[in-house]
Amino acid sequence: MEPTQRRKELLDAAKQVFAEKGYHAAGVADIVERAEVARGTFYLYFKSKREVFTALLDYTFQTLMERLHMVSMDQPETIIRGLLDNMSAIERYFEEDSEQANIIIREAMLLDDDSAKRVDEMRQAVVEFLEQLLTHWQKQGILRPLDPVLTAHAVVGAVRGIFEQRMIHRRLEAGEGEVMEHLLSLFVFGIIDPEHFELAAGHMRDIGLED
Amino acid sequence: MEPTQRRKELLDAAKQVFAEKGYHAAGVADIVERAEVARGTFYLYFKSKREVFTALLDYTFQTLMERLHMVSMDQPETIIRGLLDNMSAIERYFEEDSEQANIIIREAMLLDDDSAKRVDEMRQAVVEFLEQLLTHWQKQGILRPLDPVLTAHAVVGAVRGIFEQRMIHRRLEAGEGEVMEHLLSLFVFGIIDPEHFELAAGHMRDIGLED
DNA sequence: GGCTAGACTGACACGCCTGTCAGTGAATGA
DNA sequence: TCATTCACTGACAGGCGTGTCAGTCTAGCC
Repeated sequence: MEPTQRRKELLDAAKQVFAEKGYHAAGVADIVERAEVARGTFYLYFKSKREVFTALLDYTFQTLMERLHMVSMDQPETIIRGLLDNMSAIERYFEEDSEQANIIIREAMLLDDDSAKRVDEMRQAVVEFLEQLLTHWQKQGILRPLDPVLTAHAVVGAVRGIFEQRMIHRRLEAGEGEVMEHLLSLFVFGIIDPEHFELAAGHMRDIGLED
Repeated sequence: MEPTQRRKELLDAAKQVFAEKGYHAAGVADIVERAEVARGTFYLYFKSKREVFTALLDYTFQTLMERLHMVSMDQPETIIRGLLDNMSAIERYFEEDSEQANIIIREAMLLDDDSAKRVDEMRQAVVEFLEQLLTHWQKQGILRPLDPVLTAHAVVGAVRGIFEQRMIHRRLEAGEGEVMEHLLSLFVFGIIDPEHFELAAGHMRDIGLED
């Protein structure tokens, strides 16, 4: 078989095995068994089990980034549209790849400092983008007073949490896109009915919060 | 040395070692070295490396639960106070224990189905409590129309994300309690200044969201 | 002083898993 | 038909970490 194809087969096999058993429980034996090649063949294409995992992580991030498109910050209407599009793109990506990509990212966070750092960089990139967006809106005076960094982290945490529930536990299985739209309006408008803002604000003041 | 004390010492050593190196990289050799006992002593107190980890997970959850107190749902004023108190309690717990408890929970999520299930149960308990709270408020008509389950997951995800950033990356180091208060008002009121609600709602409508 | 119980020790056996390498087989070309 | 190349094979060595167990040490009691 031609090398490129074999390498791809090994990567595919490794992705499935890592997703099923986790990095540590998975052995090269499992990967070659799934790919239906001999042990030695694996080492023709990858230096080590660790290397095939790194290659997988690279590939996951690369594919994920390709799905995202930049959002222009100039017109508010297009920003919201753009955010939703991106969230849906991520959602579709994870959906297609079953929970595999998700599990590989989770494994990477604990594997070693190097992998953890790469996952964190990815998260940071998203956080920083949101942060810029919030700061931009803040300058235009359309936001309540809030800390852009903290808020950005909160949004990313919420989105990630919901992805995890959907991918791993098969919970929150609402219709396509619906979940992300709901989440977006949750952050934009909060949970309180505007009619009762004064009441809620009163309760908050009672316990020493000015909002 | 008396057995109870020795067991505690081994647990302490194990917690530190697991937190530093992760479950897989840590060996019984590391634990006994830190506890300054011989290899055999470890096996007098624990059947296996796995067992000491489980004991640690038990202990972490137990201590965490002890810190939480039930929040009465009857008076809105006390609910918000109660939520904040609980968030601060969790925060203080993680702060005291450095990032150790956090890392042990993260490891457990990937170790095997059993441990993962226990971590998930813990999370679910919190989600369900929030869900009840939101449903309760919804019946009183003080909430915008929203899905209590999804919202509960979003809140838990955001809180967890922010804890992670603080514990592991030492980011978001605001003053004691401030962070959680900020987060609470983020969910309660959203990010938009009420004056601009109509404008934002218009943008949302433009892309097909009724809110 | 002799004896016992119980905590503790650490060398060692065992299994598992990784990475290697000498060798096979099948194309391709001379 | 022979030679060469190249993907592939799988038995094997070496390492590493776990769990064991025969033996040591010490405190306390008769």
